[in-house]
Amino acid sequence: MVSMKDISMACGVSVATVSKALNDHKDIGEETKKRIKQIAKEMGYVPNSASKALKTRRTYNIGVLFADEARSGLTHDYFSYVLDSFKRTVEEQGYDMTFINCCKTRADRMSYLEHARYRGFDGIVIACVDFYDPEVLELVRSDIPVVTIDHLFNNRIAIMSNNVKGMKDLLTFVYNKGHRRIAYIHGADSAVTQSRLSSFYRTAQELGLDIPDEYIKEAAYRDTDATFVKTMELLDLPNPPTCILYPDDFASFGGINAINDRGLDIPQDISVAGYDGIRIGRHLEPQLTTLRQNTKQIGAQAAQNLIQLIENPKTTVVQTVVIEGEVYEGKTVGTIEL
Amino acid sequence: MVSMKDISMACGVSVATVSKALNDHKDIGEETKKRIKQIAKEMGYVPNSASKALKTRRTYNIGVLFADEARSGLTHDYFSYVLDSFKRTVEEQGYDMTFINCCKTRADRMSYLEHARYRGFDGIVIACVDFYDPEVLELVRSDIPVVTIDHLFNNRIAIMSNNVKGMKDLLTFVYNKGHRRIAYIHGADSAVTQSRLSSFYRTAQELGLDIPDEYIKEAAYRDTDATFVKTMELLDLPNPPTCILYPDDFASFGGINAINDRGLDIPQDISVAGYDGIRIGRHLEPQLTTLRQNTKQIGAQAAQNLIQLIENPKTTVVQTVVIEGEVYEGKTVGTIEL
DNA sequence: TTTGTTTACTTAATCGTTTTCGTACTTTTA
DNA sequence: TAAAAGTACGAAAACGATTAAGTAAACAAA
Repeated sequence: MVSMKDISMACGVSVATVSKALNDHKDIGEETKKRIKQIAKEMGYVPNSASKALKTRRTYNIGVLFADEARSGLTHDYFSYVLDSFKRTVEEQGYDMTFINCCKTRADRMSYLEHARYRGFDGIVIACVDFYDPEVLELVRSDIPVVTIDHLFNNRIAIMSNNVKGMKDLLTFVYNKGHRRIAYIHGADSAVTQSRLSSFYRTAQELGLDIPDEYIKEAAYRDTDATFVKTMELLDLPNPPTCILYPDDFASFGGINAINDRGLDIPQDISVAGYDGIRIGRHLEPQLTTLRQNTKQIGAQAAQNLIQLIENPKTTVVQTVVIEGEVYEGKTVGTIEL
Repeated sequence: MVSMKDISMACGVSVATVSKALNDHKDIGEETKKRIKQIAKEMGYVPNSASKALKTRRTYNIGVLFADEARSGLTHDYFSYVLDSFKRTVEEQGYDMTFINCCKTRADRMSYLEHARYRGFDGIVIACVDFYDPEVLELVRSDIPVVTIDHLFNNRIAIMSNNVKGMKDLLTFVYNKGHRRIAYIHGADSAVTQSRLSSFYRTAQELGLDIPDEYIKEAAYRDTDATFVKTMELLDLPNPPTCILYPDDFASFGGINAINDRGLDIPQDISVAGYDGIRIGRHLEPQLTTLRQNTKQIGAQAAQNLIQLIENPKTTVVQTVVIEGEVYEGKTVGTIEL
């Protein structure tokens, strides 16, 4: 590999001059700069990030921690969109993205924080993980700039989708379609679930809805088997709901299957709505009614805020950025004449 | 950050001794080693990858080039599974994964190869890209260890799913169900498409099937609108097919919608099959019949072969590894009484 | 006893950059 | 015309590790 030393020899100047010329320092003559850049290009010079990082303590590399309990990681149909958007944004700003090794089986493995220090990440984004993992906590409490997605830590920047407003909008939408007997199969216990569930109850109250306890069920996120079972239970109720809300789009398909198995028609006989707005939902029939998350903005915002924090640690205000989703009307929620 | 120098001072030995002790060289006394490791741990020492890379010319970092024309990148429902499996495997072996910046809009951007040199990747995996991009070619032809997925370059390791056998198995499966009028909407022109298409024709011939030209259509991968239109055309034929094969699972849903819109029932009136075996296909009703790719093995194999090549460049044999998929029977291909 | 062999370290160079400080020369200012 | 300022570059140290070569002490062999 051609290094600055090679260029310096070819140009008959010192290495220091080459470095300064390539970095456009003002104390190098215009002529010299031009010549050095020219020769560097001709020789196919590429800087060495390791060496640069060693001196400057900046890697222009961002660590990504992305691995939920279910180990879905990259295949998660909601978070993969967020990550994709994050990637585009950091790359536009000249940063790279490296995954924090989350393989926990190696004997000589490093903790998340150790790994981050080892690689010298300028900043870290955390999403889709077990936020109660001690290693995650250690990472968040370190002095490395961190942004979390969909989880709020004390005194750290977080990008959150607005689950309160999302659920409110979704429930209100369903209500406005004339539904009054509305069931909600919520996800497993988590901050996200709690936001949505309490928003569900509050909105129901505001709308004057009566939600019997048997209308509220739990099923793990993305678990179609669980939603299938719970949906059956709801359908078996003496006074079944006219609409069922699901933890997420993917899980809703389990419920839809249960409904179809009973010979019921969506949305004629019963309505359903998901949450997230994953791509496939718009390409099936009937199109899934859902609360569509703005994954593009969530990812981009996380990237922007993280880079801001990295580059201006003093002046960046630690805040929670809330991203609004919107109801995607679809065709799975029908109108009920009152 | 605590460095080897700090440890050497705390232990009263030289930096060299610390380095050798931590790396378990044989010329350091057992007692000393133990003491140094102990102190290093107590002081919270973490090695510095940049410095290490500078000396050893090994980064233990693998570059990932992953960005197709459609810019689906991480959200691709087939490749994201492959990538996930790749990630697990390299992480188990102590390697990290960094994306090669594929943002082409920055003025001062590097080419893929320059970026790879800049970061000093030990090896590179390429998938899901435009393989005719000159920058991709430049990268493949460089001296950096490379493994490609689903594309074969001259004298480079490739992991390929067996499209010939896959299509043969799928078509044979459909044939054995009694179908004789089988249409195939294939993907846009690519090596993958050509393998499948020629395998389709050859298998049809072997089975003694007559495939009229109007049964063969083209639609871009993952394009549900295109498959919707092409399916309508097929249904409008005077002698329509009894079964339609699609470019991929995702695209097949466009066709399924067209069929449903015509009031036809799957698989009573007409059968369909996809390709890939994406997760959602197994969670919808009727379950999609498809050729299920072994994404886990493709990713793992790519990782294994790449690491093999990195660590034993001389003795590693350059080969094409072919991974078999299997027919997932599903419920969208019905039986036809002959 | 002398020589040779181990053992257990240390010295010092090096990887490719950046950056502070210095220096020689030129230009401006009083 | 002498001092001050500015310009363009170089020398050298440093970042945090690795490693070849050297050395001193302990031990074994002749």
